Amino acid sequence: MIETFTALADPNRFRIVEYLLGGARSVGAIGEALHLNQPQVSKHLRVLKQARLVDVEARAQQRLYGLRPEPLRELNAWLERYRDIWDERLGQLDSLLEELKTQDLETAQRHARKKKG
Amino acid sequence: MIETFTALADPNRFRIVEYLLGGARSVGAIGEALHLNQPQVSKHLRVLKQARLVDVEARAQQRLYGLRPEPLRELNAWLERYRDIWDERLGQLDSLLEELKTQDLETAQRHARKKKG
DNA sequence: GACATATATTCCATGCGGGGAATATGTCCG
DNA sequence: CGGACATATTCCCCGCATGGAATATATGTC
Repeated sequence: MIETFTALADPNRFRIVEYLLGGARSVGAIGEALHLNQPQVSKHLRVLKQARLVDVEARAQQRLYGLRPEPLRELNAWLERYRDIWDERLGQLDSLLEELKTQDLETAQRHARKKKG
Repeated sequence: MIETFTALADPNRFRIVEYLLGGARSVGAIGEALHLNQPQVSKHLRVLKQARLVDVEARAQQRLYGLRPEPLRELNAWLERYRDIWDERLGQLDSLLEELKTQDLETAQRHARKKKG
């Protein structure tokens, strides 16, 4: 989790991740799109790779870097533990009814359980 | 977003945030619980406050620091844009078929609805 | 095998962030 | 008002991460 936050805390790495949201790209393409020198791109990608945020696929002499799901899933799971704090719908009967109306059973049940516990 | 990641990237600040999940606490309580010197606690709290992750409430001569929802909401919103990447349920026909095989109808139906939306 | 292209690594310099110690500010109580 | 308690700030030091420049490695082409 710390490693994920550290990797995303650098502005240029954050930009790279955002850029890769459009799909896997080569090192050169990243550097050109974000106006970064090639060595820095490689170095940032190494950090992102160690944080498992990206993986590489060799395509001839170039390497395609693409986003990986695991750290994002972990981030989501971590955030979930703070849902009581950030979810504005908490304690709102409206939302519970809305969830039931829209047949979002899993969320509704989870919230219902929380209200009980 | 960058400021949020930066604030959470430091191990001790991360520990403070985790600790505050149990409710608002005084500076002294935080330092005692996490074995941190008082000045460092204050300094970390300042960073967290600038990142809007905490706020202060004066209680006599002590200050109670508690978590704030905004940055967590923003984090959730940011993560949402990456859902295609991290949500394991997306595009997995296998799991849908598996759910049907094991007669987990409710889950299967919920997933089927999500794939539609 | 020589060469071009694409990427990775190293070396170096610099700046910023975090910890420790001391001190300042602020608040309550007698 | 003086003293105790709680917190904030400052100063100093140091390590580490980042960027730039140069160089190394790898792969494809002729």
